[in-house]
Amino acid sequence: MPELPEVETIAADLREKLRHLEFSRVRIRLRKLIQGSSAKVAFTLRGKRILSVVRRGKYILFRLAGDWVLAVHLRMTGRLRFVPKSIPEERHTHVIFEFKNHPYELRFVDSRQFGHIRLLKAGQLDCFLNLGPEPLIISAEDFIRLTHGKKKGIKALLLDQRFLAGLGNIYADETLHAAGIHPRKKADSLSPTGLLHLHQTIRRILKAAILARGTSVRTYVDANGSAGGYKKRLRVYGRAGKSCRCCQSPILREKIAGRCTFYCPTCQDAGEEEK
DNA sequence: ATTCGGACCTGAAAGC
DNA sequence: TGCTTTCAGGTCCGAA
Repeated sequence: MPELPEVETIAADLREKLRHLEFSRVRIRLRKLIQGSSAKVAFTLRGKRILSVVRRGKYILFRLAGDWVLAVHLRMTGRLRFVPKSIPEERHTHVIFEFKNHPYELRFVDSRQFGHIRLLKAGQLDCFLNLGPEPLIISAEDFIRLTHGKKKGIKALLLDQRFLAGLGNIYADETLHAAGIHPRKKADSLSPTGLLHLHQTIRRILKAAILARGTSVRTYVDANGSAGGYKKRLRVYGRAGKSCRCCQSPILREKIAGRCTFYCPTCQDAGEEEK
Protein backbone atom coordinates (compact mmCIF):
# COMPACT_ATOMS: atom_id res chain seq x y z
CA MET A 1 0.00 0.00 0.00
CA PRO A 2 2.36 2.71 1.00
CA GLU A 3 5.01 3.83 -1.46
CA LEU A 4 8.07 5.97 -0.87
CA PRO A 5 6.31 9.20 0.22
CA GLU A 6 3.99 7.37 2.62
CA VAL A 7 6.80 5.29 4.11
CA GLU A 8 8.96 8.41 4.41
CA THR A 9 6.14 10.18 6.26
CA ILE A 10 5.74 7.33 8.71
CA ALA A 11 9.48 6.97 9.24
CA ALA A 12 9.89 10.71 9.82
CA ASP A 13 7.10 10.79 12.39
CA LEU A 14 8.42 7.75 14.22
CA ARG A 15 11.96 9.10 14.09
CA GLU A 16 11.04 11.99 16.38
CA LYS A 17 9.12 9.86 18.79
CA LEU A 18 11.17 6.69 19.02
CA ARG A 19 14.74 7.88 18.98
CA HIS A 20 16.59 6.80 22.12
CA LEU A 21 13.73 4.62 23.35
CA GLU A 22 14.62 1.17 24.63
CA PHE A 23 12.52 -1.86 23.76
CA SER A 24 11.05 -3.77 26.66
CA ARG A 25 8.41 -6.39 26.06
CA VAL A 26 7.59 -7.34 22.48
CA ARG A 27 4.35 -9.20 21.95
CA ILE A 28 4.03 -11.18 18.74
CA ARG A 29 0.53 -12.41 18.02
CA LEU A 30 0.95 -13.53 14.43
CA ARG A 31 4.26 -15.27 14.12
CA LYS A 32 4.30 -15.64 10.36
CA LEU A 33 4.81 -11.87 10.02
CA ILE A 34 8.20 -12.23 11.65
CA GLN A 35 10.87 -13.71 9.42
CA GLY A 36 12.94 -16.11 11.42
CA SER A 37 12.32 -17.13 15.00
CA SER A 38 9.82 -14.80 16.65
CA ALA A 39 10.90 -15.88 20.12
CA LYS A 40 14.46 -14.98 19.27
CA VAL A 41 13.40 -11.60 17.86
CA ALA A 42 11.41 -10.73 20.98
CA PHE A 43 14.28 -11.83 23.17
CA THR A 44 16.94 -9.97 21.20
CA LEU A 45 14.97 -6.72 21.03
CA ARG A 46 14.48 -6.48 24.77
CA GLY A 47 16.84 -3.88 26.17
CA LYS A 48 18.00 -2.64 22.76
CA ARG A 49 17.96 1.11 22.22
CA ILE A 50 16.73 2.72 18.99
CA LEU A 51 19.46 4.89 17.51
CA SER A 52 17.57 6.12 14.45
CA VAL A 53 14.62 5.43 12.20
CA VAL A 54 15.24 5.65 8.47
CA ARG A 55 13.54 4.72 5.23
CA ARG A 56 15.12 2.68 2.45
CA GLY A 57 12.89 2.02 -0.54
CA LYS A 58 9.59 0.98 1.00
CA TYR A 59 11.22 -0.36 4.16
CA ILE A 60 11.25 1.34 7.51
CA LEU A 61 14.53 0.56 9.26
CA PHE A 62 15.05 0.89 12.99
CA ARG A 63 18.77 1.07 13.64
CA LEU A 64 19.49 -0.36 17.06
CA ALA A 65 22.39 -0.51 19.44
CA GLY A 66 24.72 -3.43 18.83
CA ASP A 67 24.55 -3.15 15.03
CA TRP A 68 21.07 -4.61 14.83
CA VAL A 69 18.45 -3.40 12.38
CA LEU A 70 14.72 -4.03 12.60
CA ALA A 71 13.33 -3.92 9.06
CA VAL A 72 9.59 -3.44 8.57
CA HIS A 73 7.76 -3.69 5.25
CA LEU A 74 4.12 -2.62 5.22
CA ARG A 75 3.22 -4.16 1.86
CA MET A 76 -0.39 -3.34 1.03
CA THR A 77 -2.24 -2.72 4.27
CA GLY A 78 0.39 -2.70 7.00
CA ARG A 79 0.36 0.21 9.42
CA LEU A 80 2.54 1.27 12.32
CA ARG A 81 0.85 3.20 15.06
CA PHE A 82 2.48 4.77 18.08
CA VAL A 83 -0.26 5.18 20.65
CA PRO A 84 -0.82 5.23 24.42
CA LYS A 85 -1.11 1.74 25.85
CA SER A 86 -4.55 2.69 27.14
CA ILE A 87 -5.99 3.05 23.63
CA PRO A 88 -7.99 -0.08 22.83
CA GLU A 89 -6.34 -2.33 20.30
CA GLU A 90 -7.86 -2.30 16.89
CA ARG A 91 -8.51 -5.42 14.87
CA HIS A 92 -5.53 -7.03 13.14
CA THR A 93 -2.99 -5.81 15.66
CA HIS A 94 -0.33 -8.48 15.17
CA VAL A 95 2.78 -7.19 16.92
CA ILE A 96 3.13 -4.82 19.87
CA PHE A 97 6.43 -3.24 20.84
CA GLU A 98 6.63 -1.78 24.33
CA PHE A 99 9.32 0.57 25.58
CA LYS A 100 11.06 0.96 28.89
CA ASN A 101 9.48 3.68 31.04
CA HIS A 102 7.17 4.88 28.31
CA PRO A 103 3.36 5.09 28.28
CA TYR A 104 3.12 4.54 24.51
CA GLU A 105 3.58 1.41 22.45
CA LEU A 106 4.23 0.76 18.77
CA ARG A 107 1.62 -1.43 17.10
CA PHE A 108 1.92 -3.24 13.81
CA VAL A 109 -1.54 -3.55 12.35
CA ASP A 110 -2.18 -5.32 9.05
CA SER A 111 -5.54 -6.59 7.87
CA ARG A 112 -4.16 -8.54 4.93
CA GLN A 113 -1.16 -9.94 6.78
CA PHE A 114 1.19 -9.32 3.86
CA GLY A 115 3.62 -7.14 5.75
CA HIS A 116 6.70 -8.53 7.37
CA ILE A 117 9.27 -7.76 10.00
CA ARG A 118 12.82 -9.00 10.22
CA LEU A 119 15.60 -8.45 12.70
CA LEU A 120 19.09 -8.67 11.25
CA LYS A 121 22.62 -7.46 11.68
CA ALA A 122 23.57 -4.26 9.86
CA GLY A 123 26.08 -6.16 7.75
CA GLN A 124 23.36 -8.39 6.28
CA LEU A 125 21.12 -5.49 5.38
CA ASP A 126 22.04 -4.72 1.77
CA CYS A 127 21.98 -8.37 0.82
CA PHE A 128 18.58 -8.84 2.42
CA LEU A 129 16.97 -5.69 1.04
CA ASN A 130 18.38 -6.20 -2.46
CA LEU A 131 17.24 -2.76 -3.58
CA GLY A 132 18.19 -0.42 -6.39
CA PRO A 133 19.16 3.21 -5.78
CA GLU A 134 17.01 5.79 -4.05
CA PRO A 135 15.12 7.92 -6.59
CA LEU A 136 15.84 11.10 -4.64
CA ILE A 137 19.55 10.40 -4.46
CA ILE A 138 20.55 8.90 -7.80
CA SER A 139 21.97 11.39 -10.29
CA ALA A 140 20.45 11.92 -13.71
CA GLU A 141 23.56 10.48 -15.36
CA ASP A 142 23.39 7.30 -13.30
CA PHE A 143 19.65 7.00 -13.90
CA ILE A 144 20.20 7.19 -17.64
CA ARG A 145 23.10 4.77 -17.46
CA LEU A 146 21.10 2.20 -15.47
CA THR A 147 18.26 2.36 -17.97
CA HIS A 148 20.57 1.46 -20.81
CA GLY A 149 19.77 -1.94 -22.30
CA LYS A 150 16.59 -2.40 -20.28
CA LYS A 151 14.09 -3.83 -22.67
CA LYS A 152 11.01 -4.01 -20.53
CA GLY A 153 8.22 -1.48 -20.50
CA ILE A 154 9.03 1.67 -18.57
CA LYS A 155 6.26 1.14 -16.04
CA ALA A 156 7.44 -2.39 -15.28
CA LEU A 157 10.95 -1.01 -14.85
CA LEU A 158 9.87 1.77 -12.49
CA LEU A 159 8.04 -0.80 -10.37
CA ASP A 160 11.12 -3.02 -10.19
CA GLN A 161 12.61 -2.31 -6.77
CA ARG A 162 16.02 -3.59 -7.84
CA PHE A 163 16.11 -0.93 -10.54
CA LEU A 164 14.82 1.94 -8.40
CA ALA A 165 13.62 1.62 -4.81
CA GLY A 166 10.39 3.19 -3.69
CA LEU A 167 8.03 3.78 -6.58
CA GLY A 168 4.77 1.84 -6.57
CA ASN A 169 1.64 1.79 -8.63
CA ILE A 170 0.39 5.30 -7.87
CA TYR A 171 3.63 7.21 -8.36
CA ALA A 172 4.70 5.16 -11.38
CA ASP A 173 1.49 6.23 -13.12
CA GLU A 174 1.70 9.82 -11.91
CA THR A 175 5.31 10.30 -12.95
CA LEU A 176 4.81 8.74 -16.36
CA HIS A 177 1.84 10.99 -17.01
CA ALA A 178 3.69 14.08 -15.88
CA ALA A 179 6.64 13.11 -18.05
CA GLY A 180 4.41 12.39 -21.05
CA ILE A 181 5.56 8.79 -21.43
CA HIS A 182 3.32 5.87 -22.33
CA PRO A 183 3.60 3.16 -19.64
CA ARG A 184 4.24 0.43 -22.23
CA LYS A 185 7.07 2.30 -23.89
CA LYS A 186 10.20 0.17 -23.88
CA ALA A 187 12.66 1.67 -21.43
CA ASP A 188 15.65 1.56 -23.76
CA SER A 189 13.70 3.30 -26.52
CA LEU A 190 13.51 6.50 -24.49
CA SER A 191 15.86 9.26 -25.57
CA PRO A 192 18.45 10.64 -23.14
CA THR A 193 16.40 13.82 -23.04
CA GLY A 194 13.27 11.83 -22.25
CA LEU A 195 15.07 9.96 -19.47
CA LEU A 196 16.47 13.19 -18.08
CA HIS A 197 12.97 14.61 -17.97
CA LEU A 198 11.64 11.43 -16.34
CA HIS A 199 14.35 11.57 -13.68
CA GLN A 200 13.48 15.19 -12.90
CA THR A 201 9.77 14.40 -12.86
CA ILE A 202 10.20 11.50 -10.43
CA ARG A 203 12.13 13.78 -8.08
CA ARG A 204 9.59 16.58 -8.35
CA ILE A 205 6.56 14.38 -7.74
CA LEU A 206 8.07 12.39 -4.88
CA LYS A 207 9.18 15.58 -3.15
CA ALA A 208 5.74 17.15 -3.55
CA ALA A 209 4.09 13.97 -2.27
CA ILE A 210 6.37 13.84 0.77
CA LEU A 211 5.53 17.48 1.52
CA ALA A 212 1.84 16.58 1.29
CA ARG A 213 2.45 13.64 3.65
CA GLY A 214 1.63 11.02 1.04
CA THR A 215 -1.48 9.81 -0.73
CA SER A 216 -4.43 8.16 0.98
CA VAL A 217 -6.39 6.24 -1.60
CA ARG A 218 -8.05 3.70 0.61
CA THR A 219 -6.57 2.52 3.86
CA TYR A 220 -3.32 4.41 4.20
CA VAL A 221 -2.92 6.64 7.24
CA ASP A 222 0.26 7.85 8.89
CA ALA A 223 1.52 6.85 12.34
CA ASN A 224 -0.88 9.36 13.89
CA GLY A 225 -3.84 8.06 11.93
CA SER A 226 -4.07 11.04 9.54
CA ALA A 227 -4.66 10.82 5.79
CA GLY A 228 -2.14 12.04 3.23
CA GLY A 229 -2.83 15.21 1.24
CA TYR A 230 -1.48 14.20 -2.16
CA LYS A 231 -4.72 12.51 -3.19
CA LYS A 232 -6.08 15.86 -4.37
CA ARG A 233 -3.13 16.22 -6.69
CA LEU A 234 -3.45 12.91 -8.50
CA ARG A 235 -3.77 13.44 -12.22
CA VAL A 236 -4.36 9.93 -13.51
CA TYR A 237 -4.38 7.35 -10.71
CA GLY A 238 -7.94 6.28 -9.98
CA ARG A 239 -9.38 8.67 -12.58
CA ALA A 240 -10.44 6.24 -15.33
CA GLY A 241 -13.06 7.82 -17.59
CA LYS A 242 -12.52 11.29 -16.18
CA SER A 243 -10.97 13.92 -18.37
CA CYS A 244 -7.26 14.56 -18.36
CA ARG A 245 -6.43 17.77 -16.54
CA CYS A 246 -4.03 18.69 -19.33
CA CYS A 247 -5.91 17.85 -22.54
CA GLN A 248 -9.45 16.75 -21.59
CA SER A 249 -9.07 13.29 -23.14
CA PRO A 250 -10.63 10.53 -21.05
CA ILE A 251 -8.13 8.74 -18.82
CA LEU A 252 -7.75 5.08 -19.74
CA ARG A 253 -7.38 2.16 -17.39
CA GLU A 254 -5.53 -0.94 -18.51
CA LYS A 255 -3.60 -3.78 -16.96
CA ILE A 256 0.08 -3.13 -17.64
CA ALA A 257 3.02 -4.82 -15.95
CA GLY A 258 0.50 -6.87 -14.02
CA ARG A 259 -0.99 -3.81 -12.39
CA CYS A 260 -4.01 -1.66 -12.98
CA THR A 261 -2.62 1.31 -14.89
CA PHE A 262 -4.09 4.75 -15.55
CA TYR A 263 -2.83 6.99 -18.33
CA CYS A 264 -3.82 9.65 -20.83
CA PRO A 265 -3.60 8.37 -24.42
CA THR A 266 -3.04 11.90 -25.71
CA CYS A 267 -0.48 13.28 -23.25
CA GLN A 268 1.39 10.00 -23.01
CA ASP A 269 2.65 9.23 -26.44
CA ALA A 270 3.90 5.74 -27.05
CA GLY A 271 6.14 7.22 -29.73
CA GLU A 272 7.08 5.61 -33.01
CA GLU A 273 6.95 2.04 -31.79
CA GLU A 274 3.53 2.03 -30.19
CA LYS A 275 2.70 -1.27 -28.64
C1' DA B 1 14.75 -11.71 -20.76
C1' DT B 2 10.18 -10.44 -20.02
C1' DT B 3 5.49 -11.25 -19.17
C1' DC B 4 1.68 -13.52 -17.12
C1' DG B 5 -1.19 -15.66 -13.73
C1' DG B 6 -1.65 -17.12 -9.31
C1' DA B 7 -0.62 -17.00 -4.44
C1' DC B 8 -0.58 -14.73 -0.08
C1' DC B 9 -5.07 -12.37 2.98
C1' DT B 10 -9.06 -9.39 4.40
C1' DG B 11 -12.69 -6.20 3.65
C1' DA B 12 -14.68 -2.23 1.10
C1' DA B 13 -17.15 -1.23 -2.88
C1' DA B 14 -19.53 -2.41 -6.85
C1' DG B 15 -22.74 -5.37 -9.19
C1' DC B 16 -26.98 -7.84 -9.34
C1' DT C 1 -31.89 -5.12 1.51
C1' DG C 2 -28.67 -8.84 0.96
C1' DC C 3 -25.84 -11.95 -1.40
C1' DT C 4 -21.91 -12.37 -4.80
C1' DT C 5 -18.09 -10.71 -7.24
C1' DT C 6 -14.29 -7.79 -7.97
C1' DC C 7 -10.55 -5.38 -6.65
C1' DA C 8 -6.73 -3.24 -3.75
C1' DG C 9 -0.35 1.87 -2.52
C1' DG C 10 3.31 -5.20 -2.89
C1' DT C 11 6.18 -8.90 -3.89
C1' DC C 12 7.42 -13.69 -4.91
C1' DC C 13 7.29 -17.88 -7.72
C1' DG C 14 6.75 -20.85 -11.51
C1' DA C 15 5.37 -21.37 -16.19
C1' DA C 16 4.94 -19.63 -21.01
